[in-house]
Amino acid sequence: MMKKKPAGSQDVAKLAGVSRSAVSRTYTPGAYVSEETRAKVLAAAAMLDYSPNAIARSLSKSRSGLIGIIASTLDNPFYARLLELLASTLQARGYAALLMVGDARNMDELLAKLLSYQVDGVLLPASKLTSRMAVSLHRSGRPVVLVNHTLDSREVSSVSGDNYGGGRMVADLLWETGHRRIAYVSGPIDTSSAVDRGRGLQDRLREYGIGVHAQASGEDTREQTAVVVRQMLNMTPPPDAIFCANDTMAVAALEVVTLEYGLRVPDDIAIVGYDNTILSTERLHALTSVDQNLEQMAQSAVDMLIRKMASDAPDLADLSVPATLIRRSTTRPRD
Amino acid sequence: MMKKKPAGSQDVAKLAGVSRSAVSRTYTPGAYVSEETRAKVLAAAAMLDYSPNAIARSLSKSRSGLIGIIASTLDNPFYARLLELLASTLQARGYAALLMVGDARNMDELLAKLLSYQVDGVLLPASKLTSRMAVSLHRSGRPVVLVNHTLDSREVSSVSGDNYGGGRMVADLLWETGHRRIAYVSGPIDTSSAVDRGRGLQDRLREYGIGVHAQASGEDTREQTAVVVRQMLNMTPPPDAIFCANDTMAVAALEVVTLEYGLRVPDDIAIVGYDNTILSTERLHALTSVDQNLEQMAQSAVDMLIRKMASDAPDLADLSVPATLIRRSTTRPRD
DNA sequence: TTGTAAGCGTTATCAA
DNA sequence: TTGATAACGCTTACAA
Repeated sequence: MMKKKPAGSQDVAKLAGVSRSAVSRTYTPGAYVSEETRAKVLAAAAMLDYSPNAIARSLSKSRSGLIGIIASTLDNPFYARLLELLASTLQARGYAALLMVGDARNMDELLAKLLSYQVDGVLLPASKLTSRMAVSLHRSGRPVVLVNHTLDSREVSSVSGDNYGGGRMVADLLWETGHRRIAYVSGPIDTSSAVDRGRGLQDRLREYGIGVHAQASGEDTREQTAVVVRQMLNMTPPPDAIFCANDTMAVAALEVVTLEYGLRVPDDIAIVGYDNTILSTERLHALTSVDQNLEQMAQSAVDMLIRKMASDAPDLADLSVPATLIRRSTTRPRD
Repeated sequence: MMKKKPAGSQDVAKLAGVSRSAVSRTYTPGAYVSEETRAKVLAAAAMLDYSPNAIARSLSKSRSGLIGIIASTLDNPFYARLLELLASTLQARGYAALLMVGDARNMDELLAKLLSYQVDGVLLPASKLTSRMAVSLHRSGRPVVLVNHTLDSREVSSVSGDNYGGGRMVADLLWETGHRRIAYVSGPIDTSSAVDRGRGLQDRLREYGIGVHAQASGEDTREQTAVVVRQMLNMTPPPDAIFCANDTMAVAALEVVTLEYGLRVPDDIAIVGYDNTILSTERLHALTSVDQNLEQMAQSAVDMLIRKMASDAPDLADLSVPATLIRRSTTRPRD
């Protein structure tokens, strides 16, 4: 309704009978202002409904307080929750999140847009194809942290779950509950997380003296996963356990195994997912899964980014957050 | 690595041998620049890796190109997808999304932060407790559009699914497939969407000559839903169909009905959800649900907001997007 | 079509 | 502790 242009520090200064600098100082955490003038300023500000203009402040301080986040699909509940946690952690630290969602096609465009808003740093919780971008960002000197994703080149810092360790835990569980023909469905082969989980599984199984019974990759859609799982089940002998690199695929596998092949889970075959999302916690699925400790992952990522922004010493690091195996009904009990 | 301070329009102007205004104009869509100078500017810009500073531009034009979005929990896949679509639609229209996630507690704080960044408008896809905020925003003259949510007071514009119509469609389906004891589990009672769906159901059933067999509300958590559903199943007679106001609750209901009570779905009892999320499309659930046409909802919301920002005539409107019933295995076939 | 100069709302520097 | 003044990087009358 009342479309009056909002008051500026000038107006507040006038009303309070002080200078603009005084106003600015009252809103700057550790600045020299007498209690007296501060009070006057605050009173005047309240009267005029004044609040500092963050855009102008950004321009002046050449720090925007904005952190760019480029997310890809939020269809996977894991990424949705990750985004939520990243954003709220940023807020808690006094930053705001500039969100862009994108597929591989428009990445450059999105990135340019982010940079034009002078983001102080960038968080990349994307699953794939952010590599090129991450590198160019990092080279431009802008602080970047990859989340749930690492670069082979180790050129950019990252925070991920302990995917390798997670893979090993799954191997342990399946071995100990009597499985010997263990298959791995990995989703896109070009994501570091899927690769690491597979390596963990394989290495640990090898220590037990067996290999991975079968391995397949592809898109992590339900359809594609179904195709791959069918192929596995048609092998002779078929696997007696399938480890999927995320819950979405695990549910798809569960569907094929039970609905199409009439197998009993976990008696005939065990299914293990990853991420411990709402998909696995549902009682109808009761999917054994690996929890990535998302809260910690998000916090570490944000804190790492903030540290990077503070110091101009760009020390690289790949932080790994411990994972936890959550046993449910799609695997046999341990004893 | 190379941490040189980025070039400004000044630098480009100098290199190109023109004035800063010329540079500015080359980057302003409909401005008077000769092809000749434009070319010179572009060349110089490329050389210096220049791109306009959106923060400075915002300050100068007093339009930031930023749209605030306050989302609550993204645990519900519906809201995650909605956020994704809102953000990408905004991008497509040349805007960027400033995201804040929040619970009811810190709303005022979040809002203040958003406003301090001079957002041109605000999108509120939150499920609850945004009413107060929406009103105060709207009164401050800032364009606001509620998404998937309406205000009783009709003081603020909104875009929602046709919840009333969706409720009626469910009533039709259940009636036609022989159900006569139809219960409604609504989730939080204070959300307009849940209320409207319930009204639709009730009104249509009344036209058929029956009432709603039972009705319950509460938090839309899995646990709370289970409690409510158990109470309903213990009634005499129990309902022969349960309509839940979203898929999350419907899955919880399905769990109780099948796992705890051993009922067959849909023979003994039918279950209907809402939102047609990944939860309902899973083949193990195959949940009958109502699709809200999210793409259209997001687009309409963004377009409505943009229209509001353009004209200063703040005409109120509550837009409703048609819903589609998706029949799956938790309801009986229609013939 | 181009350049000059005055903002946009802050913060930072420097005297007082 | 305070106030004047110059940035910050861009847009936009206005004049040329």
